[in-house]
Amino acid sequence: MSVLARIRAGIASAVRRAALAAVEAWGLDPAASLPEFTVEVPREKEHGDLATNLALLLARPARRHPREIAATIAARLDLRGTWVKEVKVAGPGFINFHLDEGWLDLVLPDIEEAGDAYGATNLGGGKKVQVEFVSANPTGLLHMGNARGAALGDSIAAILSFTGFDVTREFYINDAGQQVENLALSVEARYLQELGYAAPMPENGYFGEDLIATARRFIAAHGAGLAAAAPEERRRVLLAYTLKEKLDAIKASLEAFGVAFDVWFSESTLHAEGAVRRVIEELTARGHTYEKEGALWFRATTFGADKDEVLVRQSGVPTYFAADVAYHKNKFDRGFTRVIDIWGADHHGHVARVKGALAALGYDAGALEVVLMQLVRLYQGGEPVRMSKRTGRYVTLDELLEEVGRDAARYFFVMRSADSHLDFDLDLARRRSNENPVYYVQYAHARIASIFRQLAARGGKCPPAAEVDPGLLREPAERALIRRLADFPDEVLIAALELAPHRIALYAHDVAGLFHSFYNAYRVLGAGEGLEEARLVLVHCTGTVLRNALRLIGVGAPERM
RNA sequence: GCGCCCGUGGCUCAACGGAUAGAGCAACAGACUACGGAUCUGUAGGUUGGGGGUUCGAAUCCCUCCGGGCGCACCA
Repeated sequence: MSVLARIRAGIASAVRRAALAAVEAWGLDPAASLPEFTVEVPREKEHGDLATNLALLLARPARRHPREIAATIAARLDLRGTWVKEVKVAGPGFINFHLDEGWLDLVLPDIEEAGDAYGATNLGGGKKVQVEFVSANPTGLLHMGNARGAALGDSIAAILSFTGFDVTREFYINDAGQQVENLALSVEARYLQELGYAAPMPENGYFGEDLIATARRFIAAHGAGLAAAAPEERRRVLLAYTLKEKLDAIKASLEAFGVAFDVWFSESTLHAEGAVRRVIEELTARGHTYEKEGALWFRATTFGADKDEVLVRQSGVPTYFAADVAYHKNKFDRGFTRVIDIWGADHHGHVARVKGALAALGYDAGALEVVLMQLVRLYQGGEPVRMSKRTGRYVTLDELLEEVGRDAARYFFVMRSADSHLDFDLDLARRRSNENPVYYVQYAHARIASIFRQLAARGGKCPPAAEVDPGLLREPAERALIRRLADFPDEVLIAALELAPHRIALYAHDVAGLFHSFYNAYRVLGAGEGLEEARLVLVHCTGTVLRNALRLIGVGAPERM
């Protein structure tokens, strides 16, 4: 537990004891009338270091004025060993706690001891959680929506892992269904065309140049023998080759983006193993399907969805939805007790129906959490960049990485909450200036590294925290920085609870700002006997926290820029 | 028409139902002959889209209206 968390827990239990005694004295049932209360950092510094709202919450059940309740509780508090030096009842009935600033002395040793693990907690208790994200169709390259999903999903996975969950990152490969058949027909046509046959492209085919190149590569590697093969066999071989190429390209892009998956799950295996058929049968056996106009429907409306959904088409072919239900059932059957999907907001209509199907199958639909992310708008030169799949012209992840680099891209995708539309300003992301928040954070880290380079050049090294006097760090800028460093474990917890990586990005920016202020106001090297050492420890710990934060959002912490 | 998300200073966005709504950018005025000026200090800028409600307390929850985005396929 972090220093701040320990202090808060100590205060909370003191408050609880005092409140129970007070409630009992008023003749109320303590077990029933003590509400959930918070002990948290107030926004205003004048309101102390921590504050509790318990008296406000107790006003109604106790039928007393909140300030009177607060005063009663405050008078009964036993705060020995909690660092509290002053308690005040304030405002409508908050109880504010002012801490002896000596508590700050505990923070840096805590950070130093934990190192790379500073900020880590065991919220998850080893619970198996799966995060499925990107899952782009293997029919093309990754676009901006996929990229945001990749950045978001990877960060969520990292944060959950850091907070004690056993995380599996998974990519669902949509290698079945109509679009894949279209892909097969398209590449077959390109293949035959390359060999001089008059082969027409399918109506809804993939007309991009990439398939022509794929066909050429296939011919170069495997020759023209398939022209004489049975069409089904020809398409099967060409499709396998094409899918592998596409997937390899996707993997390469993601790797360049710093995203790695543990599991690549193929949709086609669900069909091949009969899992899709079985799940349809089970839904039917449980009485949740009906036939209409030759198709088999799942009665999703029973489970709160706004409409029912087709499982098996009139043609007898199961839908993507049917496969998706089988896939999600498979996730739980593999032992995940918590499943998180990162989807584009354009799929929101799907959420209630998949959850409904899981409920229909007897699973806890609440164990599936869907993070919907709003769409990305690219801006360049102040104008939105048009993205169109129809014309095949859209900005790919590879192009983005080439334009702005991995760190800026990862930071930009993650710095806004998922449910906010993301305006991605290409010019800004590329700019190496104060307008760009990525460099602001990274610059702080590079400055820290620079201090230690100079220290090393003169033969010095950073002393352990235990050997310096932390009480020397009492300038306002120093206190503010230490105070914020102490917040990191809390910030990570909030980010984990809310599946909100943007909290980490904003936190890192905040820490960088406090560091820059400190750096400009005070010398580190040459600060004087004792003080230099203490500040070195502070700077070192700041570097640790920045690195840990940046690691959670997949952004590098450079030694030099 | 129905559903989901959003609406907060000029711009882009924060804010577990908490006290006086915060940052960054842009604007304006300034800064160390020393550790990296991709930095710092300060000033100005707001009836949180409008209205109603719940609450001791609402940017946050509910209703309604307005505006924007995205869905509403036997596509995925």
